[in-house]
Amino acid sequence: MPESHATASPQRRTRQRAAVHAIMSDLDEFRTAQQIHDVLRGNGDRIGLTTVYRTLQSMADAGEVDALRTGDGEMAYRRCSTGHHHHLVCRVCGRTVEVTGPAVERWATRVAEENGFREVSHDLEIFGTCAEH
Amino acid sequence: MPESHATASPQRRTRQRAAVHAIMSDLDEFRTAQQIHDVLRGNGDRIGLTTVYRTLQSMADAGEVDALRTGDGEMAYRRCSTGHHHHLVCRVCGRTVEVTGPAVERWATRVAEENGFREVSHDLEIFGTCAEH
DNA sequence: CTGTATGCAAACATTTTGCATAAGC
DNA sequence: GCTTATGCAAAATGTTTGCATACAG
Repeated sequence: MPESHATASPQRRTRQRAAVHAIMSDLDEFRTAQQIHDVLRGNGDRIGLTTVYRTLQSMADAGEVDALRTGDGEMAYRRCSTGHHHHLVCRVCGRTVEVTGPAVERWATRVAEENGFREVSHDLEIFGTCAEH
Repeated sequence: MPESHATASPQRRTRQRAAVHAIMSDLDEFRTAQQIHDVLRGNGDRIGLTTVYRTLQSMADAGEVDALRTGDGEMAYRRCSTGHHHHLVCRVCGRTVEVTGPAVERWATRVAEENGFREVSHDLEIFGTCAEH
């Protein structure tokens, strides 16, 4: 029996999709769809904001990028880095430092399981004023 | 010297504000401004959505309620319990459990200071699927 | 009375959707 | 050529703001 129902999206290879993938491989920090669109436009790429939204969304669904919602309620995306970590953010200049804390991970998982929760994940952001401010 | 510059808002006592305060004292779970507005309207209270937003915001600023942003990007509010704590949220039904973790607090502060950050605060939300789902 | 709070409507910002066109396969 | 991807414009969503009016103090 030939495979009949197209399981996932065949995902056609387009210039725009390639551009978004390229940007996301380069960037280390979380960026909103709009920021990525601006960068692409700045690079001379012709691409619509809608397409950026749609592409990032499908990349997130496919697990190719991490997605989070900023304090302002905007979605931000970043290529999946190896390993789980959190962000230390300067509330004056926005500088970001990646930090890891195995103890925190374990604590979060344990406390969740003690409360009967499964498939546990967590979000942690630390805010402060960095040395230059 | 008499206090000259009105420090915080004098906060006038109105029927609407009382209604929001009353609801918030009753509710144990996070609710969005719109949900609270619906409940108030359902109760027969005449109150504008704008006022609900403004009141909840000022209550959050005053530390009288906790605010968080849902996965949908909506602000949700719930009365503050005493002490600093975090939330364990069921991603299916929204049920919330308050959890505390002194070790996490200390870790966050230490790691921030090691990186030269001062006036440190943090935000932590744990997500999972609760026992009933 | 004076000035804050309210509430409608309109503005806003972000994200999503309808639909005609362009393009991958 | 058939079908998916694109992109504009418009809709949808959640929240905020301008401003005239109501009302607390």
